[in-house]
Amino acid sequence: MMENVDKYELIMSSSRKLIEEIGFSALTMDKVAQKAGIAKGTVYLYFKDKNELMEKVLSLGFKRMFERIKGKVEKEKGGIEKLKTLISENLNYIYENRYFFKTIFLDEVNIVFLKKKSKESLNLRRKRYTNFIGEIIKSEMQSGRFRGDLDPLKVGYMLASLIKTNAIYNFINDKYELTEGMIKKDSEDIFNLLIHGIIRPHT
Amino acid sequence: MMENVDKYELIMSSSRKLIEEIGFSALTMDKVAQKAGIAKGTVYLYFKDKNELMEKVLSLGFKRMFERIKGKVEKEKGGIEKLKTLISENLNYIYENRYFFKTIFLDEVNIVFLKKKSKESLNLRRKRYTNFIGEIIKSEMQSGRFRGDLDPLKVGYMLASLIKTNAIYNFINDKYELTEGMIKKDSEDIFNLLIHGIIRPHT
DNA sequence: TTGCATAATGACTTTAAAGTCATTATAATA
DNA sequence: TATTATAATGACTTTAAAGTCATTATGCAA
Repeated sequence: MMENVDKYELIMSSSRKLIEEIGFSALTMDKVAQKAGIAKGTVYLYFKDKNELMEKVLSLGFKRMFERIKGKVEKEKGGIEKLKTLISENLNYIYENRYFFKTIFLDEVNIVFLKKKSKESLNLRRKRYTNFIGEIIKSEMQSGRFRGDLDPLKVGYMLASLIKTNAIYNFINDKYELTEGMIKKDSEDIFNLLIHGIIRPHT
Repeated sequence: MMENVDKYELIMSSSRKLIEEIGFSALTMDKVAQKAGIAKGTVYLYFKDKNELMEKVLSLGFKRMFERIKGKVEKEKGGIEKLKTLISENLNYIYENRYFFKTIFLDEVNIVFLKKKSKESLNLRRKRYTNFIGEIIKSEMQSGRFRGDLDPLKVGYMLASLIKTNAIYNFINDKYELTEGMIKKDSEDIFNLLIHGIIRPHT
């Protein structure tokens, strides 16, 4: 099946542009074809179905990101330098491809199929929670117990994210039934990470 | 419009159970009605449309979580204690409602509409990246520069999450055009948070 | 116990998007 | 240029799920 690489690339890039412009929920095969300036049937000559097309577009996006970061990081020597590079390269990549990752990050399924108004109402709820956390952190900063060089709201947001991520990590590893002790350990880990970071305290 | 509260609650709880069992992508109004043991038309007597039903179910879930955490946290005195309580209460709530949050957390739109095989392939890609980060952290732990009491893979996962969250935070605040300096600042903030935490170093 | 209002039903209609395929266009070869 | 193979087309078919509404059931007040 001698594929016309140019048209394959055209469909891929058109899909990617559409994802950036309208997100996943509004993306249809008709729109992909229209964006690429070809007939819908042609899309199906290069991709088995919508699922395959979306998978290829997403895979490519992550593959490129990973390869670039990996390349840069492996040039660094120490672990600390590696981590620094990893973080800044990852952020750089995200912002270079900002509209793609905006969709990836924000179009979570729990809100993507909802109407604009409902989305806003849920986002407001999330914001209220992170503000709540942010206020606690802010007051600790003002009293001098926490470093004052960070945006307290952002730190609040990150703490919420750490909590969520901890749970995701367990779920992904098929840990659904946690004992009280395991939850306690996780809580302490998150707390210590947030407060003291991961560096070894010199005693 | 004297609503029959019992039936309203019945539809809400049936929807919630369905979300836990099959996720958002497979949830249909027919299934909701079937689960509740009523006719589909009845569902539309209590909820304007599917969007409204989903919004109400999600809102209730988050509202309950927020209220419980808030109640517990406000009983604590210091910021440190508040944060400790917040984290453990949040985790407790998540695990008490584990199948609900599993769907909320894992059914991200970027994979939810994909078939199982595609999901697995994308999850593998994510795993490869977090493993990559985890290995760096692990070697630092082994050499004694990082504390050794944490699961390096989980820390890697959390770092990936911090990076992602940082970007989301900016996007949510309509910051899409970041200067090089802003990205640098963000990178440093994440790095410092991860390494040193948020406590003020005593000089 | 009858009549009226409210609630519930589920077969049916609508909608929207995926996916197909007979037909047409293009390009390569003889 | 004629012949054939390959690529492209878009009107049409299928699918699936949302949403509707004429009909039926239920419960309550007179």
